[in-house]
Amino acid sequence: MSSKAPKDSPPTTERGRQRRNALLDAAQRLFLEHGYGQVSVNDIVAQAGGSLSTLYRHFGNKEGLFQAMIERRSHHIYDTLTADGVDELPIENALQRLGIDLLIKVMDEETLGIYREVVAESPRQPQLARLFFDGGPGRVRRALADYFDRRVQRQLMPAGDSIELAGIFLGMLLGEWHLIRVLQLESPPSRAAIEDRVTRCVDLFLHGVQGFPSSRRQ
Amino acid sequence: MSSKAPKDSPPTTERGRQRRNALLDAAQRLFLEHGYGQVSVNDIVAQAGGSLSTLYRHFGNKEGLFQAMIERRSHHIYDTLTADGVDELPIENALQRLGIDLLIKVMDEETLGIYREVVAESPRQPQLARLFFDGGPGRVRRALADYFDRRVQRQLMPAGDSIELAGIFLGMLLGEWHLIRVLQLESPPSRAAIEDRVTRCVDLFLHGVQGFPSSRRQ
DNA sequence: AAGATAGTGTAGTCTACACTACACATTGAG
DNA sequence: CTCAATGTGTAGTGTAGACTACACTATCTT
Repeated sequence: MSSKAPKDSPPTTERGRQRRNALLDAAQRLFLEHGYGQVSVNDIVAQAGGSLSTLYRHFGNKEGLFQAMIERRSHHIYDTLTADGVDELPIENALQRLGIDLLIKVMDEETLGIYREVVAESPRQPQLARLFFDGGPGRVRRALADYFDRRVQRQLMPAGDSIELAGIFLGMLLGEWHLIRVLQLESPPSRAAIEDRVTRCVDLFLHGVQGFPSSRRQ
Repeated sequence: MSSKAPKDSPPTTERGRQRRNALLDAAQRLFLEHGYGQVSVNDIVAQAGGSLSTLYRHFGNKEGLFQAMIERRSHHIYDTLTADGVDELPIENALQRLGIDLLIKVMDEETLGIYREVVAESPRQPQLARLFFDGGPGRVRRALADYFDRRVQRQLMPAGDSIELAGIFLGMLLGEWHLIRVLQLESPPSRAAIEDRVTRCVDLFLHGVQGFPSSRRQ
């Protein structure tokens, strides 16, 4: 009958992919800066160039565009964090490296924006939650748990629920900081402050609070 | 001139306080269930009974009502958590008790709803962020840090940045769990699961990962 | 060169909703 | 008893914005 592709259509032509990406780029900029509810589809088209009809052909509706944007970004952001080649390092250094990389990413204004929007919209768009979690935080946790598992197998570490252990370590790293940055209560931490905190967390994770933190050794 | 009380007016009469509370109750139920943007002031008046004019007399506008509601709830929720009388317990038990109380509160659907709404709206309403943080999470962190300080003074614990330490411990407790519940990816944990996790966290916090977790002792 | 596929541009429809206006009722203090 | 404050109810007003319709153009394949 007619040429309808009501859902998310895979772009066939080169020009198609360009338009699609332009729309995603504009959506990303505007949604993350002003929030999903505050941005109209017309705003996005105005920013991206092109036409409203194209937007609807590609994404079906406003939610479809939003989800496509979130999925693209969650993957991209956490792609740099799969952290391989750390098996040769002592665990302190491995955790340190992963921690610093993670905190830098997570404290980044773009990442925070995605987090805010996902939290805000997930009650209405449950697929969004999965998209984000599996593409982002869940993958980091999985990667860290795998690292722990390998160490257990090499008998460098006691066995345990490695996925939970990974979650706890990641929780330590973010702790209060994440909330404070999400709510924009303080300005972003410096690189030095991040390194400092990660050191303290790694030490605490490995030795606990009763064995004096290494930052306190004189 | 006219009888204008454009901002948040202190209720003078008894009847006034009743109406005001009825509005706050309705706002709470609806905002937390459907989200700030999805609920109209007319919905709230319909739920609360009374009249639209009354709402505007009390709160000035929709945002004012929202903020009053959030402030009231943040305080109420975390009021049960100031956790005193723990100084006499061994630290394991003190942390255990506080951890369980906290996790139960934080995993509660109402608390999660407040968190979602604050995160969603704080970019547009920055006062909201402070209101929530200082009335809620910030107070818990402060209380725990004070507890650490007292222990340091009694030489039961090495000195350090107690506020950061408190933040890290709280981060361990919440870890992955909070995000998972915020995004509604899993159903609420049982009381037993909570106790289990808190035990593991306390142990890890005190002894680190290299001393086998207590849950692994046979 | 023809027809399919994708893109453009404009104009319009329909609905939702924050906020206001206004006329009237209730209450309680002095 | 009165007057000032407070609450009620209804009926707007104005605007914003998601989505559609439609007529037309550009590009690509065969």
